[in-house]
Amino acid sequence: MKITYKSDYALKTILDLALNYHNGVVTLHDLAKRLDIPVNFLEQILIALKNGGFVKSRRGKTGGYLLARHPSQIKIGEVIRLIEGSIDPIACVHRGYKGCRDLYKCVFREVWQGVESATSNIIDNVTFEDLVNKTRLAKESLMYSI
Amino acid sequence: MKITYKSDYALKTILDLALNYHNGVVTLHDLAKRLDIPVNFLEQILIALKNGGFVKSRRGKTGGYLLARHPSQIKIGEVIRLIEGSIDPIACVHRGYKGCRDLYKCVFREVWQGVESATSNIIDNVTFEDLVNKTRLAKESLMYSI
DNA sequence: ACTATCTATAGTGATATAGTAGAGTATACA
DNA sequence: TGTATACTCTACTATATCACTATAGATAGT
Repeated sequence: MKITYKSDYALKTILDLALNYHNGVVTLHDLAKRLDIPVNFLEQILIALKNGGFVKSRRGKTGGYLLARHPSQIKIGEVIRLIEGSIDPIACVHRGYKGCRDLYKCVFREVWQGVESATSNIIDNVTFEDLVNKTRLAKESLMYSI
Repeated sequence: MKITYKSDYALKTILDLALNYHNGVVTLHDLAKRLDIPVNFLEQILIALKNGGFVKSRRGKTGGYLLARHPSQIKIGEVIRLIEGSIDPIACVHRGYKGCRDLYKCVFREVWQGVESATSNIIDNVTFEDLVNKTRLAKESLMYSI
C-alpha cells in the first residue's frame, strides 16, 4: 500500500468533517484553509468522496460539505480503497503484470497476500469516530499540560 | 510499501542464486534469460545487490554472480529495503513531507506505524532458505501430480 | 591477443502525481 | 429578479518515478 497526498488529504478532510459532524456544513474554502490543501485539488477529492458515498454537498449561498454517514460508520480502509484503488503491495494479479510465468510467483505471492491482509486488518478496524475521540483526547491533554 | 519491478526482480534473482547456492556462479545472461528480465536492467539491480552485500561477483571468462551469504541469512525484508529504500506507506517523517502542521498528524501516524510494523513483521521473518524449500516442495508436488 | 564476463554511467519514453486554470451550475437572499 | 456565494466539471501542465536502453570500459581465463 502507498498513501499518496491525495488519500492523505481525503482522510484529513473526512476527519475534519467528522469533527464538525454536529455543526452543519463546512465550505470547501474553510476545509482548504484549515487543512492547508490547494483549493482546486481538494475540490477534485471532494467530488471523488461524494461519488464514493462518504460526503454530501449543498450548493448555493449556504452550501458546503458534510458527511453522508455517521463517523462510526466510516472506516479509513474504505476511504483509502476509494482513492488509491487498491491496497496491494504489488500488482501480481491485477493490471497487466508480466512477471511470473512459472512457479517463482507462488512463493512470493503468499508473502504479498500476507502483507495485504495484515494491512487490511489494521485499516479496516479504525473508524473516524475512533479518530475523533483520539483527536479530542490529544487536544485535552495538550490544554492540561500548558 | 510498494513492490516495484525492480525489487520484484531483485527478489527473484536472489532466489535463483539461492537455488544454485552449491552450483558455483551464475552468469548475468543466464539469470536474465531464466527470469525473463531485460539484461541491462538486471545488470543495474545486480550491482545494487552487490553494493548491498547480498551478492558477490567474479569477472572474466568464468565469471558470474553468487550469494555473499547463506540463504538462511538473507531475509526478504533486507532486500526490499535496499532496493525500495523504505517500507513506509507514507512519507510522514522522512523526505520533505509537507502535510501535518498540527495534531491531525498524530491520529493517522499511529495507523501508518502499525501498518509498517505489521509489514516488517512479515517480510523480516521470511528467509531465502524458506523460499528455496517452498520452491522445491512445489516442484515435487507438481511432479507427483503428473 | 581474444573473448566472455562484469562495471559504470548517461539517456529516454511512458505513466503517475500533484497540482492549475477557467468556464459552468445551483441556491439563498435582498 | 439579480447577484453573490457556493459547488461542479473538464482540460491542461510541471515534475518525478519507473522501467528500461545504449554504450563505453575494465577484468580474467585460454
